[in-house]
Amino acid sequence: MRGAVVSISEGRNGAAATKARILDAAEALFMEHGFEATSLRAITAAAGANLAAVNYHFGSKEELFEAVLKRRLDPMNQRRVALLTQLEHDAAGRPVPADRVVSAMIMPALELARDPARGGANFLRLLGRAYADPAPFIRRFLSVHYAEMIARFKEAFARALPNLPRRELSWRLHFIMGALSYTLAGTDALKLIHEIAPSDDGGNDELLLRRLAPFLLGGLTAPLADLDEAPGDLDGAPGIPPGPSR
Amino acid sequence: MRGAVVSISEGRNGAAATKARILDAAEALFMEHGFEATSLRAITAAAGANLAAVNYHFGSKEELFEAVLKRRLDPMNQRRVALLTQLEHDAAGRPVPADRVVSAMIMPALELARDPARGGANFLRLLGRAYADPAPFIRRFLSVHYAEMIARFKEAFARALPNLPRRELSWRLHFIMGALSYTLAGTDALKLIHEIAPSDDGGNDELLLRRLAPFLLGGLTAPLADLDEAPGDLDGAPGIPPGPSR
DNA sequence: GTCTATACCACGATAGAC
DNA sequence: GTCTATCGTGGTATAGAC
Repeated sequence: MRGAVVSISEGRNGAAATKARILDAAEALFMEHGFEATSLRAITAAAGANLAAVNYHFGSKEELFEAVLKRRLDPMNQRRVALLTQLEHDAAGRPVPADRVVSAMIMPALELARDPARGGANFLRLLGRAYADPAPFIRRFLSVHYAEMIARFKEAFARALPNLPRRELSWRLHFIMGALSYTLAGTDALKLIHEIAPSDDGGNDELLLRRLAPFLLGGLTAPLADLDEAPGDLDGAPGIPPGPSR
Repeated sequence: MRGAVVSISEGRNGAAATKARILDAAEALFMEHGFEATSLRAITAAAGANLAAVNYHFGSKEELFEAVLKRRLDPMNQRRVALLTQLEHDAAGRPVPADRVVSAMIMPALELARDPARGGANFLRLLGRAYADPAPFIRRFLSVHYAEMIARFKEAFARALPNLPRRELSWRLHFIMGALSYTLAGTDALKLIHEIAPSDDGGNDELLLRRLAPFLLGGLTAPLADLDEAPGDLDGAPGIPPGPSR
């Protein structure tokens, strides 16, 4: 955050330094314990700042959390959109294949996961958890900061998959973001359910995202469900018959 | 809990009634606000009980939360396993098709979503959120209460998809549970990102799960990723090829 | 402008009276 | 089995020092 030249608005001691230290300490502690379980007293102690400094610089614990998310999330989503724009430019007016679009969504997350200086995989876990958090302020924040990226990718997918009804596409994008978020948020304890040993690929987020890409693509391009089938008769009816509807 | 006959251990006033009222009130409030954001004072006030009653009957707020989850989750997972057992019996030794296995996972959730008396869709949302919660006690609880069901379904999927390497299957089951949990946990605010109007299918959890089924099946049966090593070598391959990660 | 000390109320938990 | 009182900790607000 601080370059070689100290901002004019900063005091002799580097006023913004306190704000930056709080941000870094908050990020580390939020990643480790989550939002609710992290106290402002722990954050300010780790940052070597006074308790009231959080309220002065950020306004509240909630706004501090938003600042922590915003610092990494906005650049990542901008990178996603930039990658997609590049793909569309290379395609010269023709639709970008769906697998390339999926890659453009995943790659920036992959890059972030590999960069410890920007929080690395731990930040993605924090982000994934936030995506399922019921707190209204978090939901509002994510709506705003994801909306543009999602809208952009929905257009790209719509062109790549012209036979997929628009509403179905909306749902499947919803499922994709869910699988992506939960995978990133996944904890070792949950992986234990699936008997994935940490000594295997558990700690390798790159392999994780590489495995996730074909899964998401397969789901996105799956045959449509027959929504007119009567539910509940599992014993007699075919489970999920393929074939187009609507 | 209470049948026509009052338990001997209950007092004249129905001692267990207080416990049951707390459980119901806690479920409703946890569903609405989540675990951390719900106070014991709010729960006991809604249940017409004293604050200390929670600690007496359940031991702690955490154990109360586990009791709320356990009451609905265990029967649902038992129903899943029972459905799968029935399918395997009908198949008479032959592998159950993957789409049927997916149905057996989803149907009990569907039934629960349609039953307001058991919490309905709101309980599934609570469950979905818990699946991504970083709190250690929640992770431990879910590991225990999901393990048997997951192991059982992993076996079924392994037989239905013999060409899918075991480790890949583990990962894809992980993705499936993520997409399922997140979808169930999805809030109206997050759906707004995807421009899914409540007047459409937003409020219809049945249609939601029926749309989810083909998505999960498509992901599960998707072609393998190119991980720069032969898929057959994945079992016991020592090296982790690309990227600096951990 | 930046930072500190301090007070305030709500929270989860628990000991002890009834 | 239930209740009151109380403890330590949480987020927040503010007056005032530098």
